[in-house]
Amino acid sequence: MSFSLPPSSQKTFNQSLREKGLRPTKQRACVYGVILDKRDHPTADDIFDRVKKQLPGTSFATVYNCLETLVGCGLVRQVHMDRSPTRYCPNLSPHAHFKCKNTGKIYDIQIDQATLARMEALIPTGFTADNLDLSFSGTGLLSHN
Amino acid sequence: MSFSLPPSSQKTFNQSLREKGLRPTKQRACVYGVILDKRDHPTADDIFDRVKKQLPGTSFATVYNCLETLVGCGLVRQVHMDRSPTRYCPNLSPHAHFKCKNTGKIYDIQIDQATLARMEALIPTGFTADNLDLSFSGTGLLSHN
DNA sequence: TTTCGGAATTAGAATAATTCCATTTTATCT
DNA sequence: AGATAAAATGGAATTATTCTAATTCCGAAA
Repeated sequence: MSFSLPPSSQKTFNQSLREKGLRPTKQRACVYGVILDKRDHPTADDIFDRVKKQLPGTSFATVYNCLETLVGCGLVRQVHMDRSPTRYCPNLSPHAHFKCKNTGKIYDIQIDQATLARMEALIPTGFTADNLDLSFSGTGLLSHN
Repeated sequence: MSFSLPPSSQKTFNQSLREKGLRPTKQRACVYGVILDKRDHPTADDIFDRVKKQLPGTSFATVYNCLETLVGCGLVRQVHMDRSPTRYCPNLSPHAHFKCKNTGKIYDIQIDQATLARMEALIPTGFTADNLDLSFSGTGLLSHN
């Protein structure tokens, strides 16, 4: 196998999977690796292309399986912008997404604790949210394109 | 034609379309009508079913065309929850959506001005957002199901 | 009115992302 | 090593949505 995860990620990766009784396979590591490597919110398609370079013979179904697994473990988050293909990002601090209509690029926007708290406070009593998604669409500066 | 829009909506409807140089056709009125009538965030499929009752012979393509037109006029908003079919709601005040994982039901949650302002303030300078989407998923109270 | 031209509608085919399925491969546990 | 369960594979199936080409409708000009 011609790829490897950085040691620190390797550890989180192994742990998160093992906690759920799942196996840290090379395909899963590779999929996780390419998502960590280039944080450009790739689609399943993009990920498939990148994975194939390191692990030729990997099937599309496997990429989808791995992504589902990684999402289930909380290692990776799905990003949904309107109806366009699902994108993936390594799960960091709470952040929103901004999609530039001109370039299609997606930017991460950090959410500060106070704003996050206010948003969560919108949820009526009796409802329990285990997920929050905030996204913007519009145009970035030319310099950002 | 066996349907009609309430007079006040009729007016907004005609105006919004005319402003964009579009025609207030009976199919468009009907699609808008069913969305106004039952504010349960219907899918294109649901809307198609309801429209057919009033205007049999309406095609699926027309429903999609009308929806696109209505969205373009700002009369109706699309709601995207993960990858499930697009849902539609008549465009009111700024609000978030909460999707109950058990029932699949979608609830509107009002967003107060202060929180809205904070969210908008997250957008970095140089970026212009013309759209904001906030959505939660989780579980509602049993009494809400 | 009648006619003309663009807009809207229609039915069905096409597309594209994702999921499913049956089979094979792989890893783990005795 | 052999048994057993999990994961990966390739291809078919599904599904929401978009496209296309043909027809119909409507409103303005003659």
